[in-house]
Amino acid sequence: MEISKTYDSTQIEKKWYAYWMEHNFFAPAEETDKKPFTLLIPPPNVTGILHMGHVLNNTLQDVIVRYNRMLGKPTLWLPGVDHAGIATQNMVEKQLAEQGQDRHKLGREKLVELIWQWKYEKGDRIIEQLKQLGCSCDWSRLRFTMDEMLSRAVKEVFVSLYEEGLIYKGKYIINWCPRCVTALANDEVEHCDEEGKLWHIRYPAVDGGSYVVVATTRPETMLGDTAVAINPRDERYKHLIGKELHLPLTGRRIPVVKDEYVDMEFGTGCVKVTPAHDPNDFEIGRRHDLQQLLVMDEHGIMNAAAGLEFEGMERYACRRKVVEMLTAQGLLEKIEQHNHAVGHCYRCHTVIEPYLSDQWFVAMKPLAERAIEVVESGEVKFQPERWTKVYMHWMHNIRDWCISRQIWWGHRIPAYYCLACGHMVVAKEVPHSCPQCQSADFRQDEDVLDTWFSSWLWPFSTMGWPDETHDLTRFLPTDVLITAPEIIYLWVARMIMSTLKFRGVIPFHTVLLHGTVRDEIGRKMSKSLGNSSDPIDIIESVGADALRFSMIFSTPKGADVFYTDAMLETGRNFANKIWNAYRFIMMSAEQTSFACASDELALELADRWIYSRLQQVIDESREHYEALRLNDAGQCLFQFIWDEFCSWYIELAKDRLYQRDDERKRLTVKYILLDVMQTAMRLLHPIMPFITEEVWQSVKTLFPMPEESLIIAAYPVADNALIDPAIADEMALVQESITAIRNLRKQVNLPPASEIEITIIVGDERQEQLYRQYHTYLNKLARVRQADVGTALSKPAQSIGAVVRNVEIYLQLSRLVDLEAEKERLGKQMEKLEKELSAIRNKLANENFVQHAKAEVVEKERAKLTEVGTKVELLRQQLENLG
RNA sequence: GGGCGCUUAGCUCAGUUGGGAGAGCGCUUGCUUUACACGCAAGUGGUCAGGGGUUCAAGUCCCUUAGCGCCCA
Repeated sequence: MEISKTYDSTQIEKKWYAYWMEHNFFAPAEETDKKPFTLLIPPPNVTGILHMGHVLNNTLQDVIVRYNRMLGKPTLWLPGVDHAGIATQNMVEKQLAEQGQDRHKLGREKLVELIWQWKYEKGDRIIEQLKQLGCSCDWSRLRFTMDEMLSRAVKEVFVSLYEEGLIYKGKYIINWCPRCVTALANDEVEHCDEEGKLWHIRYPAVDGGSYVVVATTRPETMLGDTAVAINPRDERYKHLIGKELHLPLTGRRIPVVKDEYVDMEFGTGCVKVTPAHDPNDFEIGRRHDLQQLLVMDEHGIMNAAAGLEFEGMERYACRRKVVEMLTAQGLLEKIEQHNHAVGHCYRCHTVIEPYLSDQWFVAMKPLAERAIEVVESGEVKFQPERWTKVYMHWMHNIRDWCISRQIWWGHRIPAYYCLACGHMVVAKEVPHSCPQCQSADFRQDEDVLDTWFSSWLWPFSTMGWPDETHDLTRFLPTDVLITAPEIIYLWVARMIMSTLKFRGVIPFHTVLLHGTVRDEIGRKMSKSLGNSSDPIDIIESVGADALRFSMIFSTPKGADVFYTDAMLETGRNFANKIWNAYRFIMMSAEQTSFACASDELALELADRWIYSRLQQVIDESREHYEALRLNDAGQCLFQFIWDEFCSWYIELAKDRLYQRDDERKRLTVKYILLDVMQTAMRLLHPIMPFITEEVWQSVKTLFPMPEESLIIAAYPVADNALIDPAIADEMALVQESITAIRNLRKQVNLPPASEIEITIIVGDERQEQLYRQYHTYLNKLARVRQADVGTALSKPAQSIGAVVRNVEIYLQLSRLVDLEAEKERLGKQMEKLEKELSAIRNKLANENFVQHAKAEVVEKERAKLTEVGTKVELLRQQLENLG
């Protein structure tokens, strides 16, 4: 068999993905009555292309899914894509603009048609990319939020909440993006601190002479002021109550009102009130029955109400002109530097405008109650736990959700207005006739629903609700949701609310929140910054396995990842290491047919040791996967495969492999190499699915196994009978001895190939026997030609020494020892050990320690005292012998 | 203004009920040893941000100071 010297992922990954698909391994097993394991994908945007955040998110999911599949559970990872209303429409509109078109010329129907066309042609690109990453979703269940199935659920929910009074329509201040020309929910606004100014403006009193000063960060909004408010407890302004002021630049008169809301400390303590352009002012306006004067249109252009001089001006141009005119009139008292948070559209980053308009809302408080309970009771758990607080804080301060969007791509609001009498009907279908005037002519509400209004139904809309489907009863509640903390409010919390409301169950029992992928200097990876590597390029160069392993390996549970291309080397090198271990094993194992049964093996120290370690690693990896500590799982498997299996076991296996005399020994070691390899591939499969399947399938040709494919093979169960502490201890002594001998060789710069003679002075006969029996180990790994072993030997002349536990090891030299160098080396070791020893002595001399500490801890300290004490004593003798 | 989090080796970070300071990368030294130079072997390297407290015992628990980051208003 020809196996290439370096691992080449490209063909192998394509081959096995196709194989898994062909055999339908991603779909949950149907026939069984076992409890299924279900995961819902956080649906990526239909416009999305794979970025590092997706890589992290989906790798974590796939690892969990594959692990659970190997436990034998019917496993469903339900995939899907969301229609991303604003983003998708923006993108298609941009294309239109390039052709000199715009959506208004085109019309609603044509635009929506165009978007669907785009969706079919280019929309599912990210799905293909997820496949390249190795994601084992059940693609036969791929959902889209605009599918008929999901749209039905959206309408059902809307109508039912409306009928219950939990959805209502009204004029309110909402966040408005003048570029997207739509409302945004609070959560869709990103706040960034910006350096702004605070303009102090004089409003003269109508009765002459005096004036008040108001401070504002948005002077252009003064054109829409309909009052000035002061705090009723503010002694400074008591005299103003009930008076009227001239609103500069407008010729209007506005009243002074008192309101508790006003912060006496901020600015001048007088607040201009613009009910149509500020949420707080809106509230003040309602309390005092003030006029709501809209001075801007939906594009952020000043309208007629702003006054002739300003009509048609863009909002910032207007701001400059207002400031200019106020200065000219001597009404601008001062300008202060003022840093404050400014809201931006999360899609296009335009500064949002608080704006009065007709919108639809969901009353959230009634839905929040049970959603709070299930988290309090632990039915739904957040990991890491600290996110529970974030969730609770939002839930306790929940505000109504603005769900209408003034765009065309999305679920159109199922509200119909009678053309004859204006009566509104909310219904799943167009009404036949108006209940008030019997007219049959209706127009549907122009607005569409927030994309999240379909995403929040994801746990059951994807399973066919409102029909009582087989999937719903079988897979809901699902198990784990894996997502980013940024969308706890936008998505996670809302899914909990909707699923409780409409299904009466929780959507999932565990929410794993993972970190953000950042670049080397801590910036979030984003397309606009251009600091994100393209995962597809990475997959094409080092393979999905390497990318997945690197991500998992360097992402502690719930923490941010600082991504650099350099970290890919860990995964790439690991894949190559596995590949070469496999290559070696296959080269030495081929031509062997495995009739050899496990009870016919001639096991020796290294064999028992690697099996003992393997069992422990099985247990550990299980614990880590169960606890969703995937980086620990990766770490523990990496360490076992590389440092123990490759560096020690394979090296120790070579001797028996190459010798010709003992067939049984040779078969034993071949058997174990194959067995440990195939088991290790099972353990690692969830993280590196492709290379493990390739190696496992190949091992299977020599080492029969019942399963058809590794993806559905059983995750190993540890055999505790094989865990042997005595073996581990003996092996550790041998390993420590080999390391010590290698160290001695290094001290005198012996060439690697030169063979040496050593003297080992042991503490007891058991040790003596161990060194004699496994002399080949020392020979193979430290080039020891001959070792004199005994309890009563004396230090050879012309030698340098080392101490391992209570064992002295001397390397004989053919030339004179450099006494000074030797003294320095041993002196350094002594210094370290004596420090350790005195620390132990102090501890044990402390009565409080001996009394209070757990018995086992004290016992451990005592054992350490003996061990370190012996070592110090032996080293001291060695030093004295040097003179 | 309110809340959450971070500060451990040169770099990036682990460290789960308090009891041996760890990994990857880097660095030094030596190696074409018939699986692997995407490698092997031997090493160097830390006042666990500063201060105080609880405890027999603190990187780990509490308080505090400083710096950084995120979320919400």
